[in-house]
Amino acid sequence: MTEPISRSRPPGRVRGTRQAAAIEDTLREADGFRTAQELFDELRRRGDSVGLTTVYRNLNLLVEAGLADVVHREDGESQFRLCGHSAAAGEHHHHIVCRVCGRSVEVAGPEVEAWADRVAAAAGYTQISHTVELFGLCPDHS
Amino acid sequence: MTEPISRSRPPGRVRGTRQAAAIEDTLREADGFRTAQELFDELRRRGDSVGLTTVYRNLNLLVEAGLADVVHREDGESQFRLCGHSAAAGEHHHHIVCRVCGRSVEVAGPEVEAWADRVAAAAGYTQISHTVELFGLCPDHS
DNA sequence: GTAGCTGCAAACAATTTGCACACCG
DNA sequence: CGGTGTGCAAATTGTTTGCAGCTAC
Repeated sequence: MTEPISRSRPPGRVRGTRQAAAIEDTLREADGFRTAQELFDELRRRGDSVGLTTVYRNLNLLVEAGLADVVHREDGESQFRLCGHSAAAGEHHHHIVCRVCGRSVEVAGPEVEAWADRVAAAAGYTQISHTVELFGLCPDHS
Repeated sequence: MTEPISRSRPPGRVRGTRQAAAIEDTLREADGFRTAQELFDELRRRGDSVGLTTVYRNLNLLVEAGLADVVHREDGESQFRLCGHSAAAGEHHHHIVCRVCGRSVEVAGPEVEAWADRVAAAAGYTQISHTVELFGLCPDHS
């Protein structure tokens, strides 16, 4: 499982199509969270036109494979970003996402995890999952 | 075009219509988070039939008035609950929501707020808002 | 050659809005 | 009465699915 996402694809899983590569590349270069629509537009602008359906499908594949993260904006729209930059893929972490440009920083919050477990236990709840998302303005947009 | 907020409405009681009262009552008796659809169904079951549109409109009014809380489920659907039971209305707090029955506990998390501010500041982000939602199984459904 | 992608259009689900009518105050 | 809330249907929006054709392997 220790495989960089650079170019190598697990040979049995995803097929190396032009579209999948374009989506992954664009998402990587974006270096921030993007919605499917935004990605679709950026791809078209780049000349690597890809169907919106394909964008959604590949994004979901990336998420399932643990290669991308999703955060749900306050308006409910989903934003995607390749993960594993600073944290090990699969590791639990959260994000601070810029409301303007989508640029984000991965943050690990052991205290938050501990807090979540503690209050949940105190309330008698089990099998806790939690959603922690921070939105703000990055240094360039403050 | 849309200015729903700034309306000279007495903030403690919305207009006394049968529907608004039914919605508020049902939501209160539910004692947990409910989606608009669920509320709509429960109202119909109760015999206090109310249009789905009206359910949505009143829920949004309650939220704007600070009388109700919303949490967004992982699948994106919105769930509503009257707040102010154990915490002062308007006070910042979070919820542990039962994935099965919607029953929830309000929790204040000063540590989380502090953590959020700290990591945000460390990353150079400003005007931080955060979403913290805990989902689990309540004692009755563990 | 063939299973797996792609992509368009149509389906979908949650939520909002237009507009005529009902009803509170 | 007069304006506001209601409710049905239709419009919106984000996302998924059906299905024919293309493509990588």
